Amino acid sequence: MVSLRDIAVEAGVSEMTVSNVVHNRGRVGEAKRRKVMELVRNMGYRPNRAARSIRYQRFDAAGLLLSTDLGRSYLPNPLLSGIHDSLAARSMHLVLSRLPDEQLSSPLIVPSLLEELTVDGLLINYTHAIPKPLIEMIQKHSLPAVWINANHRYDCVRPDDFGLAAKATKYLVELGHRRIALADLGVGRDQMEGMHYSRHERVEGYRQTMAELGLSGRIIQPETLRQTSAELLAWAVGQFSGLDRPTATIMQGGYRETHAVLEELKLKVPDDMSMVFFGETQKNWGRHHLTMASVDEAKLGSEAVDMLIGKINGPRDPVPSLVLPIGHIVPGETCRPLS
Amino acid sequence: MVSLRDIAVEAGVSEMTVSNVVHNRGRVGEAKRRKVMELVRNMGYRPNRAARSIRYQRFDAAGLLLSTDLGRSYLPNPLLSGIHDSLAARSMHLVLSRLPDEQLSSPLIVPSLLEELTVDGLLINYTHAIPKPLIEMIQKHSLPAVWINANHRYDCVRPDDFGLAAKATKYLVELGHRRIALADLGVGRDQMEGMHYSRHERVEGYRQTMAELGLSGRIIQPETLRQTSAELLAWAVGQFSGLDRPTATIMQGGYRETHAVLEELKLKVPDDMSMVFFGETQKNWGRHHLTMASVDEAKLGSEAVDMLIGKINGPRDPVPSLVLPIGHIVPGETCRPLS
DNA sequence: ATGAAAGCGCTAACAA
DNA sequence: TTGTTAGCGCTTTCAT
Repeated sequence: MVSLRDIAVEAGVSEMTVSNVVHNRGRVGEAKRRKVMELVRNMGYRPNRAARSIRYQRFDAAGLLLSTDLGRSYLPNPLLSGIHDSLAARSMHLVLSRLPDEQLSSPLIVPSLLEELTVDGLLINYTHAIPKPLIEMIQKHSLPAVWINANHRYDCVRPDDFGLAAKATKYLVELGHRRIALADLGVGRDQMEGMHYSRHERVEGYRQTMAELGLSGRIIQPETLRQTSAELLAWAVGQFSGLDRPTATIMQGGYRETHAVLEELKLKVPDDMSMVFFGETQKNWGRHHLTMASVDEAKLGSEAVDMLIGKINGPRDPVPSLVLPIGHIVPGETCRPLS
Repeated sequence: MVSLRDIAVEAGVSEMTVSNVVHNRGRVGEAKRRKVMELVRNMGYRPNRAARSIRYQRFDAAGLLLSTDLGRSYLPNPLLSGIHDSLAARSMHLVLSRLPDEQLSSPLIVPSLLEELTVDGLLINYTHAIPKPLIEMIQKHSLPAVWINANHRYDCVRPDDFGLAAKATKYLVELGHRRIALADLGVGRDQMEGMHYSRHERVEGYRQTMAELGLSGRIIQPETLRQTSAELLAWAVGQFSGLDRPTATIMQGGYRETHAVLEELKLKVPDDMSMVFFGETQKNWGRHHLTMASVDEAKLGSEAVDMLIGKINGPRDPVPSLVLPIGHIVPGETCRPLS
């Protein structure tokens, strides 16, 4: 690999001169400048980032630590873009890391990003339970860290899931709906305890908004999933039928099951049932674009980077968490005014 | 930040001794070893990767270069996992990079991963057109690079899309189907030219397999999308109806449109129509799990890493591309035997 | 305008 | 078993 020295020797100048030319720094005579420039191009010189890191005591890089679930990490592409571009704007790199599967339970093993000095700070996107040892490790190393999608009082950046559910509810109310349900046929009520905080926040956002508007909320979620699929279906069919059946539903989960229920009841979307989806997984409901309550994940990522940069450059003390109003309704084809 | 020197001074030993202790290298007396270990823990020493990189002339990191489309990158999580874990097994890091949007057309600007020495090699995942200047830049710098999902003769790793489509076709034939179509209502025939090679490969895989089996293939794809949505629908309805209508369809694209057509014709999946999907975007067709022809992207990633490591450690000459048989049919609920 | 020296954190090679 | 030396690529400081 070509180093400054190589260019300097070839050009018959000092390393400093080459460095100055490459970075448009200092004053260099026109003749030398041209000669050096040419050699830099021809010999394919590129500055060595590791050397720079050592000098500046700075890596100009941030790490992104991912949780894993069943061996796969969750990283939405818009979030990645937001983080990457925000870092790139500061000439910083993004280093990705996750824990190999076996390590999730083992408290002793630690991601290599924490074992070595490689990055100036860490973004942590844990959609599931955050291992205690990880938190302690980070505190001990006093490595600047920002948590994404977590709900601690400090050092977190997260979307306002409560507000998002509230928006979805109000959206349906504005369309004239009154009997609005929130459905989650994918998870039993008895499993909710360990779930990600956003699930709870959304339920609360829905519940409180309904209450504020003087409407009675109904959360359609099975007590447990241990029953057979047919039993679940039969139960859910009951929930969605009758004279006072919901005319609109906010979908938290269990798309397939809900599909089956509505098919059984011959309820068409959006004619007989309006639906709003939290925009994460799929895009269509049959032939219809989804009406989504979705989060601007790119913004989430860039805000996280901003907070991290602040902690890298300034004091490393805990910073109050940020709850961002970055959720909004994206109109689609699965809702219509109640006639 | 704590360095070897800090520990050495504190312990009253040489830096080498500390280094040896930290890496279980060389022979160190038990007393000193313990003392050093304790200080390392208490003072929170972690080796500086940049310093190591300089010494070893190696970064122990690979870059992953992503293409962008409408401002977002495409990076399937399984692919990411495959790449990451394969690198981690070699104690290597993964650095992510993509071109900011404006740069896609501009030939002058280059991702910072190429402007600086930061990684030992590059994985390139360009799902769309690969910019010429990028290729030249890489060749000029003789930076080891492996292309993922591209179809050059050398230095590529890609799934066997042809074979995957063949598998999907045979799967349906084994279920008794004979009138099997391949549908792509999402893209006009006149747009196919610039499309990713895999789209063409899949069409070819389907076409040739049908021919080999003595069956007549039919590719249901509009000449152009410039017609109105209603016109397209009317045309497609014609394609899917009649006495010799397809009993099974391989879905290349245009899910929503196809949904609309089948609904119009009152054709139920899977009772009246079996469907196989290339497993990338969605997961269900209404209430049914998709039957998918999907690629083991994790394997794709790890194979790409293997190839890259080979080029980093060995000769950098071009290596014949790898076409991997990593596609398979994942049974779901959208197919059934023809009765 | 240009260059020499020193040092960032680390380790291979050698000396003691 | 332990320590010293030298040098990886770079830049800040200071001298010329």
